[in-house]
Amino acid sequence: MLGHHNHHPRHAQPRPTKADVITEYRRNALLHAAIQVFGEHGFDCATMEQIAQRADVAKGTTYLYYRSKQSIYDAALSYGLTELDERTRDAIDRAPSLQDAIPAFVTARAQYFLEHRDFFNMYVAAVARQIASARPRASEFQAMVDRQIGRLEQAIAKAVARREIRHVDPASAAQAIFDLTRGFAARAVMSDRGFDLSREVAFVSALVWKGLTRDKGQGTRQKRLRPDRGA
Amino acid sequence: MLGHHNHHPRHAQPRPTKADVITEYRRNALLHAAIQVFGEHGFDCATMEQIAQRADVAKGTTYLYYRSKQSIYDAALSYGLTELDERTRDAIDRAPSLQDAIPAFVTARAQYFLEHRDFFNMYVAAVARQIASARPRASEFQAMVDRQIGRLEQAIAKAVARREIRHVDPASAAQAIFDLTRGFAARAVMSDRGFDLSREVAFVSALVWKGLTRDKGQGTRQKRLRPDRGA
Amino acid sequence: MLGHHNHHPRHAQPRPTKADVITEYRRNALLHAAIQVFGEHGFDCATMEQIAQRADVAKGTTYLYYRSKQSIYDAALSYGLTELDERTRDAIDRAPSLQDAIPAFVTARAQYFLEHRDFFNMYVAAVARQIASARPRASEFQAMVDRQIGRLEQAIAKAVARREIRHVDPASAAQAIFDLTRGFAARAVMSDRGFDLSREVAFVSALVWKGLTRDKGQGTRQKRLRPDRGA
Amino acid sequence: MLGHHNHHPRHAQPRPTKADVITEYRRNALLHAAIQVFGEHGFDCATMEQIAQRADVAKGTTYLYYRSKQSIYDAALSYGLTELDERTRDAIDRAPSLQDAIPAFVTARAQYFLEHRDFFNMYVAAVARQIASARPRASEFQAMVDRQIGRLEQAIAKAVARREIRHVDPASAAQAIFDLTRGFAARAVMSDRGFDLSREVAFVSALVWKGLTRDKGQGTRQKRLRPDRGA
DNA sequence: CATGAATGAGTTTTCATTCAT
DNA sequence: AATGAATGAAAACTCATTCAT
Repeated sequence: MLGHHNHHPRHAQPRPTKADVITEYRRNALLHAAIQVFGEHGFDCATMEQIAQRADVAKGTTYLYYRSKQSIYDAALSYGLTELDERTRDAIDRAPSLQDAIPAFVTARAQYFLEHRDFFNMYVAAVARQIASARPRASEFQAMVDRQIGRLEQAIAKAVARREIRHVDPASAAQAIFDLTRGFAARAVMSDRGFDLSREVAFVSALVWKGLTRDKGQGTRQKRLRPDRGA
Repeated sequence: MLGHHNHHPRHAQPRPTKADVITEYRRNALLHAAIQVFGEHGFDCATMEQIAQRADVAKGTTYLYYRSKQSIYDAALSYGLTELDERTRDAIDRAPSLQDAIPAFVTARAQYFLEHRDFFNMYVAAVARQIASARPRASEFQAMVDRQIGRLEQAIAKAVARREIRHVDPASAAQAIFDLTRGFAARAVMSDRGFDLSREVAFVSALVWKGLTRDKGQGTRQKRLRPDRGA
Repeated sequence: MLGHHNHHPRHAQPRPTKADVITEYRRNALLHAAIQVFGEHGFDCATMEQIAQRADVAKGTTYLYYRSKQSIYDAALSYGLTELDERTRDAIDRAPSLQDAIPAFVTARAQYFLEHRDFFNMYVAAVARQIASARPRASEFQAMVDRQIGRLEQAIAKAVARREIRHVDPASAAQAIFDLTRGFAARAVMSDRGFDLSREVAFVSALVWKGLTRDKGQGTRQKRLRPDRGA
Repeated sequence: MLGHHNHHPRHAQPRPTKADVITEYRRNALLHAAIQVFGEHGFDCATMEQIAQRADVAKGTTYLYYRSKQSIYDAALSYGLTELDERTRDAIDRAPSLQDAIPAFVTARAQYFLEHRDFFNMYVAAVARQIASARPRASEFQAMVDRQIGRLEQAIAKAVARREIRHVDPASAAQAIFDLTRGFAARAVMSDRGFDLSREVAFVSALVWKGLTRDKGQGTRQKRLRPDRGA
């Protein structure tokens, strides 16, 4: 149910009509209102009335843009996940090495969560739901999450292949970094200001990096050998 | 709001009357029923009717033992947290070193979660709620969680002090291990059978341990020096 | 409330303008769309949206031609009733005798209902409504129905007067034939194909005709022969 | 969905408990409230609130006794149909001959409808629905109706067999009497007092009886005498 | 004239909580 | 103490009608 919000599938619309613009504006306003309300109250406690008010429309209007409460929830979650995925992808793609990719990954995601706290609330609630659903995997949500973990996993697999790090199971390592990032982001979001993001990123990254390096006594030395990495 | 619902103050109760026994039995049955139902459906979707049925009492009876839905939820969560804390404490207390404490901590908690999946569902949902509550810390739930992290933190602080590991912020390190454990447990719970617990424990423990060791080229060597630790 | 929705008073309209033609076209399209939709779903379940779609106009356009849902319903019902009345009148007027008029009446109406099933659905629902309205008579719908029964009633009265049939209350007899026709038509409409219309018309007509003919010596005599029957 | 209202299927309940009595009382009160409200407003316009008020309970209470609006509607319709069927059966069973059965049938049913006008309203609305549903037969409602027509049909078949009446299709004849009865009852119900029931029963019965009697030489012969009528 | 987006009143249904028995 | 019938507040969703474009 996630994704796919083409209310008006137009063949190849050359330029959007004014009506399209308004429609898009409303859909967007409702989407962001939904993220706020679902983020604050959770799926069950959120009401369509609240979402409508936050988007400055009447209750019934909501149903002109989204079929149901579930449908607007799915759209909201999917929207955030997609944005998050883009940041994740960029962070990893731009990093020349895994040693750079790890802090980039952690920072990008934590940053996104900090900028979109309501979405983060939805996100952790969705994770909790997913766990409770008991069905091992299978949801569209899980698929999106897996894709994002997959990006890290590939980076790790490559690093293992080129002997940048020791031989580990890329999936497990990616999961671990993912878990650390989530917990880390949670504290960042909850600490509301008194949180030194870069310091914590450095700690987590160092912890993981040390944990992954090959046992030759060098450890972070590789890093020193490649002083151009940020350029 | 968590815990502490002693209907019958037991300050100096010499021996429990039969009524007390029945009362205790009922409270307990309701508690476990609540854990199941809240774990399966979440707070909002769970109904008092379901809990009552699962505990083999009438709906109204529930209110003789717990003031409200919220109150039985709090009691259920608190109960599980207390049991979990005992296991956590035991695991850490019995470990002679931090290197042993880490896998012990991870294993003990994952084990508990696997044995009490419904509670784990409640737990992750409570974490999500806590994050969404936005109020930085302050709940009884958060206090319980912090206490458990605190046990690990102390162990780490000691290890730092005795130079068993490198100089890290014990709080951050404890949080990291905590986060890894939660994610790890989630996958264990969701994988329903095809999950090699000891293998994953070994991976996570090794990752963290390597990440925490002092930079002398030894790393896991300490481990090799103490081949008797599991005995 | 039925009928008569001339938006454009046509008191002395010399020749219809193009606008008038379009207007008439739209009114007509909406009318027939309404008959379909009301026939399929009933007044309460039919939606203006459905009617508009079936007439290939936008929802709001509907209100340019009919004041309200009730008003388009009234117009639709009235339209069908008027057509039906014309057929009824023709059937009776062309029949040289009552013996011919009865099957002509039955056939004409059943035929119309079979050709306009959606209208028939509206019609029986209107009858049901009329009954439920409890106010004895008085609606425009009832008036139209009465007019059609009246045609038959007059034919019967004449037949009585000219001693074509026995002396019966023309109103009661007309009602009876009317009721038979309705039930008969209902079965025809519901039987969807496997219904031998002429055979059933013959049966009903014969039944009624025999029931109305003057006694040639028997008929109710049987009754007189059995004076104990009520005991 | 019609019928079957055993909320508390007890094995062979020796005597009803007080709770059972109350339950039965409530179910009954709701049932009759439903008949009134559905009869007055029809299924779609009736509200559960109205039914609850008429039964002197709160809205939610209704759902303790009936699962849904549809379910209480079905129960109400079924209840009336069953009572009506009993009367119908008794009327026919007690009549020594078809000549007696016909007025007995007509009277019994009209009588029931007059005593239960709200049910009659539901009944005619259900007939209208059945017609509109288009599916030829198949509902539980239609089955109940068919059963009642069937009683008359059997009586007619027997009368034909014993040559009490002429050779007619019993099904068609039964349908005809049924249709007459319905129309007849409708006028009785609508005429609210100024309706001479026995006079109208006599008329309808005589009409049908004459229509069914065996020819003594004339009857359809008249028809044969005028072979030019269709020209 | 035509449109269709926007509105909000109104309906069914659920369920925590109370209370008479 | 235990029961479960009764309550009524709350929420998702529909749709006739209006009106700005």
